[in-house]
Formats: sequence, C-alpha cells, structure tokens
Amino acid sequence: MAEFSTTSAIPVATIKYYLREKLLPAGESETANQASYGAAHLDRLRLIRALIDVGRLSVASAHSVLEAIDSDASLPEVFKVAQHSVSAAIEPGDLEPADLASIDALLTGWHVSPENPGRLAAARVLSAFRGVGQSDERGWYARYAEAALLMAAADLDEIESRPDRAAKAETVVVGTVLGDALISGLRRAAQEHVTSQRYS
Amino acid sequence: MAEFSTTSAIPVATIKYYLREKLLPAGESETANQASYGAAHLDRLRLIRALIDVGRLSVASAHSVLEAIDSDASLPEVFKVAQHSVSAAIEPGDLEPADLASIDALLTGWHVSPENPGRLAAARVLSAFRGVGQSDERGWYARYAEAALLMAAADLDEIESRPDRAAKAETVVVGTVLGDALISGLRRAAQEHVTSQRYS
DNA sequence: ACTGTCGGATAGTTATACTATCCATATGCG
DNA sequence: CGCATATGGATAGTATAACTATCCGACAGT
Repeated sequence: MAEFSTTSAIPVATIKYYLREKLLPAGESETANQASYGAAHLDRLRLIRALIDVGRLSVASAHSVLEAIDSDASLPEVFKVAQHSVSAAIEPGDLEPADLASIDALLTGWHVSPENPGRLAAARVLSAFRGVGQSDERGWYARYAEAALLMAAADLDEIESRPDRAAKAETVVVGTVLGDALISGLRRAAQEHVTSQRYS
Repeated sequence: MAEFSTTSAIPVATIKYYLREKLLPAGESETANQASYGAAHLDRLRLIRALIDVGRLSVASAHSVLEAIDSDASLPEVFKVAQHSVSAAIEPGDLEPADLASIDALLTGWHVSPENPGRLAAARVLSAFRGVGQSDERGWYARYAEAALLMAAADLDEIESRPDRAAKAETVVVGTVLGDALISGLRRAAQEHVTSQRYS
C-alpha cells in the first residue's frame, strides 16, 4: 500500500478512506496483512480523482457512478446515474409551472422525459434569470440549446465508437462528468476570443 | 428587516450574515434602530441567491462578482472577475506542458491569453481524460470548441444589447455564472433526446 | 525476539454556510 | 412615563463534507 500511495501521489489515509467508502475495491490479499494493488487499482484511483477533482463530484456521487460502471446496467441506465451525479436534486414541485413551460417550449421537438435532471436544472436556471429581471428577447436560450445539441451528438458518436459495454459505460460517465468541465472552460476561452475579435 | 425577510423568504439570520459578508449593502437607516430595505435590496438578494444556489458560487466568490458589478471596472475586467469566480484556481505550473499544448492546438486561431481561467481549466480536463486513458480520435474536443464558440457569440450579442454599463456588467456576471448551469442542463436534455432519436 | 507494515476502527481537523443567542439601544404605543 | 418590540453588532454554535491522524492487534521478514 505504501508503494501504491507513492506511485499515485495520494496519501495512505485517503486511500483507506476511499476503500472504506467503497470507491476502490480492496487489494489482492497476498497474505493476511499484505495486499497488492495493480494497474487496475491505479486506473480506478485516477478515475476517482478525475471525477472528484476535475468533475467536482462528491464522494457519494462518485461512488454511485462507479457502481453503475461496474454493474451490468444498460447504457441508458448508466446515463441516468451519470446525469443525476452532476445535477442538483430538484423536484418538479419546487419549480413554477411557467418555467417548466418555458424550457418545454425551448425544447420543442425534443424527446425528453419530464423527470430528466437536465430539463429540471434548466427550468431552475430560467427561473433564476426571471428572478434577476433578465428576459430572453434575442433567442439566447435557443442558441444555447443549439450548442447543447451539437455536444450531445458528439457525445453519442464518441460512445458508439467504444468497443464493448464496459468501455461504453466508462465513456458515458467520463463524458458526462468531465464534459461539463470541458465546455465550461472552452466557453470562457471562447468568450475572451470573441470579445477581442469584436473589439480589437 | 422582518418584512424584508418574509417577502424574500430568507431568514433574518441569513440576511444578517450576508450583510456582515458585505454581499448586501446596509438598509437605509431611518432612525438609529430602524432600517428600510427597498426594491433594490430585494433585487440584490435575489441575485445573490441565484449566484449561490443556481450558479453554485461560494459566498466569497459571490462577493467578488458583486463588487465588480458595483465598481466602475471596465467590462473586460468584470468578465475576468466573473470567469475567476466560476473557475477553480489553477496555476499553469500545475499542468503538464503537453496538456497546455493540446488545448492551444485545439484553440488555433483563437485569441486567448495564457492565463485565461478557461484555457487552464480545459487543459486540466484534457489531462484528466489522458489520465483515464481516453483519447480524442474523432474530434470530440473540436466539436465542443465549436459549441463553445456559438455560446460565446450569443453571450456577447446579449451583453451588447443592454442599455448601459451597469446593465451590461450584470449581464456579464449573470450570463457567465448561470450560463454554465444552463448549458449543463440543456446538454443533459439533449443527450436524452439524441439517444432516443438514434435508438428509437 | 524484534521491527515494521498491514487492515480496520475511531477520532480529530478544516472549511463553508449558515443559524441561534445575547445585548444595549431606541422607538412608539398606551 | 414605561415597557414590549425591533434593530445592528458581536459572538458562538451547528451541520456537512472530505479528508487526516492515531491507535491497535496481527503477522512477516531478519
């Protein structure tokens, strides 16, 4: 374990914590007090840190998505778990019907279930925009929806290209969780680019 | 203050906390022990809650962006503060040069400064993808960059449409902070839509 | 026999965002 | 005048999350 800790640059106490929380499977018990951690463990640990540090998942959410990857759940089920892991828990009752109507209007022609976490999260954002007195007169929302569609198509292409269920499931999770972080970062870079382009 | 608390549905203790943290300006002191909070205070409080609850900003970050709105800082300066408020603090030294080179390749032709928080955040994400063994063979990153560009153009159009500096500055902040939440939500909805469309 | 590492259990720490109390002061109504 | 009520300010307490540290008894190589 000491070696595992040094090669991964994660403190032993933290590894034990992850073991306790079932994020990491136990090492192969060589003897009663000696366990070995191989490449699979290192990969898993890197995945955990990526989800937590970069994807900003809680330890509990990371646990649930890892469980989904390891299970034999279908891809749509893995998707659902991944989406829940990155979304705040919102009950439809917490929202104004008007806000739900607004995103549904925005998503006309889309096939999205009412309890989709993204739909509810988007409704919450529209509600917040309304609360601060911002209205959407120039189709800002629609342009965002267009961008979302581009990303989703790219996501699905990427997932399809993976060889087997296990690889697909991992890509679903990693794509969903890290994709949010990627688009946020790229958007900021694009904002600076477009700003300097327009006001050079 | 009791009235302010009931109309805003925020506990008095929390309002006092925001007052203490300088998120809210003090109410107009009618007398030594009676202050009044008007529509401006209510708007500000709603903005605070939007940034914290929906935008998931920390109280400290919310303070810095509100300060930027209230100051006479130029719009690019407000942009910078807003971008920092939603980005993890990353030092270029924390990243592998290879990852920085990868996003710079992705952003060819873009005018982005090296310390742009988005550029660094994106590099960190690429590093994480590398760490979990995902490579970009099908141009997934490039399609995300394309989507980011669409959003940034929409953002700038929206900001330009605002009448004065104060309104523009608020839109910069609100758009930057809540825009992240909006695109995340819409992306999830789009993922479900595209999935059902392809495998109907 | 001894030193060191292991897994497992338990307790402690830090940070954040509230939440609750206390207090002296100052109305304002009767 | 007198007292209940609300205020700003100060201070302390709580809850949660994510570690981090310590202790312990059991074994294994030397």
